[in-house]
Amino acid sequence: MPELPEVETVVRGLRATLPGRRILAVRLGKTDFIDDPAALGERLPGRRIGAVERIGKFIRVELAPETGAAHPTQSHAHEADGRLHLLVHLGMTGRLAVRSPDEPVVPHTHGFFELDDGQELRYTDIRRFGRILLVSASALPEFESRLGEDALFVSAREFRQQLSGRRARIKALLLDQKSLRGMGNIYSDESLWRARIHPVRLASRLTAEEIARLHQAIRQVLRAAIKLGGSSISDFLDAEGKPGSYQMRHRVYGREGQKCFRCGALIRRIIVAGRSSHFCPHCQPRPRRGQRAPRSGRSRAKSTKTRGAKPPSARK
DNA sequence: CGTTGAACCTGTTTGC
DNA sequence: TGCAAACAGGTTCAAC
Repeated sequence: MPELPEVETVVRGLRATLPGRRILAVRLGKTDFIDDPAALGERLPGRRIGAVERIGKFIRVELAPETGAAHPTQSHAHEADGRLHLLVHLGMTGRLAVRSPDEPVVPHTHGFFELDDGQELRYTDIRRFGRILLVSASALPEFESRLGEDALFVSAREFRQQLSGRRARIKALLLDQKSLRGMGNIYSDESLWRARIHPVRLASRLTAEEIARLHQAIRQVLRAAIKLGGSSISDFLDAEGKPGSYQMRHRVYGREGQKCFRCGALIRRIIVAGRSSHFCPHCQPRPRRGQRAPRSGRSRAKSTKTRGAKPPSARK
């Protein structure tokens, strides 16, 4: 459910109430989606919430170590392991919202973070595809380095470089967080429709003009979606429990069989990169030939054949 | 490198 | 009506 616009919407909502609050206690229900459940209860209580930001589709809640501690009690060796970051990924059905303890707990709520103003931050996730982890300030850069540039801020040049030489389908690349962070299924389809590019096109075969068009389409679509609070297909709600309305502006997503707003042709749906992909067969023409891998020998094939020298392949 | 399919989990919609 | 299949905003991993 949540892609960049929805996560941005949630972050903006949380930013209105969380900064400055102190976490008093943590209670958890099911924990199979939490990297280290025990660490939450051990390290969060007492910490003060700082900035609330978005890292691709992750929500980052900065946690400062307890400050005015009059008595060191029994602090461990690591004198103040400095700042910590609580990272929350909403997966498909995750929700994060500040509620009053009096409000009824909706089903599938597995995380409760008691705050010092009497309220509590609750994490609800029906499918539990979400993820919660704690990262130290020193480990944050490493974490971020595994993601590409943010889809909302990537420059035309960086976008072009990211696609150059990639022989994968453009749709697969847009969904790949290591290539570009923040895009999901809805906004990938919407952006490709705007740019008039078929989802199955190979990135390496897009023209410079098409790449520029796609870059523009992505930022326009994302900005418009953020302005409307994201898309609410069936269950996305912001931090205050209100739905977004960008679904009213969808041009192709969820519109299979309906008329294209640009040319009237019927929108089609196919599977690309394992995901439903919606497009207009007229505005977004299929790539000419040369796509299917050559259907050659089905024989044993001498797999042990290695190619020439492999470059150092600097990782990280 | 890239692709496909399965898996993770629960709920809702669709089809026969 | 009833039950099974398909599908859902995401990510990851094995196998090819």
